[in-house]
Amino acid sequence: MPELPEVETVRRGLERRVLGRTISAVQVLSPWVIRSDPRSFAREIGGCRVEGLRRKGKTLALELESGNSAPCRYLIVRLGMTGQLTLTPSESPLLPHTHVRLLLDDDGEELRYRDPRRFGMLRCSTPAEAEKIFRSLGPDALEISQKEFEQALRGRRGAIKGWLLDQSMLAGLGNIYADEALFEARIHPQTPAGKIPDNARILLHKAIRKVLQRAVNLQGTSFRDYIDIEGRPGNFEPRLRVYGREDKPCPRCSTPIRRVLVCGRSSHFCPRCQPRPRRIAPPGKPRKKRE
DNA sequence: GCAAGCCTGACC
DNA sequence: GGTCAGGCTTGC
Repeated sequence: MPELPEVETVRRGLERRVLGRTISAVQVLSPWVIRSDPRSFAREIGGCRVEGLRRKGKTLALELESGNSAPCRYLIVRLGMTGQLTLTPSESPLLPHTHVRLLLDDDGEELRYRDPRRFGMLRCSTPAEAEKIFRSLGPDALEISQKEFEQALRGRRGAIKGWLLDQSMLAGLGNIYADEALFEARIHPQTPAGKIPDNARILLHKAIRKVLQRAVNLQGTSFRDYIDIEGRPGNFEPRLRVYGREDKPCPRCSTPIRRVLVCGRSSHFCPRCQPRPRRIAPPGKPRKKRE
């Protein structure tokens, strides 16, 4: 499932292979995927050159320049759960669930958007709309500072697992890397986010960076469908320590990994390395001394 | 029937 | 505002 490392891998692939090229023709096979009228979508991005590639969290934006006086546009890409953006020879047969084709230049190659589960989307937006989308996201999980992280967690009463998945708080983590980071930091997924002790919070901030950076270096995880723009799967899956390993031994202590639902999401953790937090008395109410 | 990410809406 | 449940979709 595309989370920050997978989206970053796609971004790098596009930067290497698509930056500077021109979208010469647009074919929308499934109008719902672009959330707008296919004809105006094709008109707006057709003929544009790819001038830049931005990413924040799991959201990708292709910066497009038309070359004439028209204002620049952004093609916003959210891969959702099973979205794939691939660079494909135009004569390759269309795989099922291919929704959009963007021909590049006239050298017989195209970008194809494919998405069996249809949770993803492509959207053409103005720079202002793109800014709004980026602003609605919390800080990127690879860029947030220790201090920002602490401030963002302060006072949050919900479970840390849900907080890590909330893209308006922190952008980039999905279920896989949230579970991996919590394991790395030895924090139980149900721990109230605002009640994580200072030392554990610092560990968690470090764990997020460490897990994501390693996954980026290995081109992400291909748990089910994820592939990069050249169709290659990621290499991080063998490094997963808890995700998808229910009942298998914990890599640290051999206790069987458990899976529970937290905030409606399956959460994998080691009951021994990540003990359930004790109930802590609510702070700020010291018992009055009786005279 | 379940899982995923994300949007919407209900509830306090 | 924060928090959480429900719904979307489809391959396993």
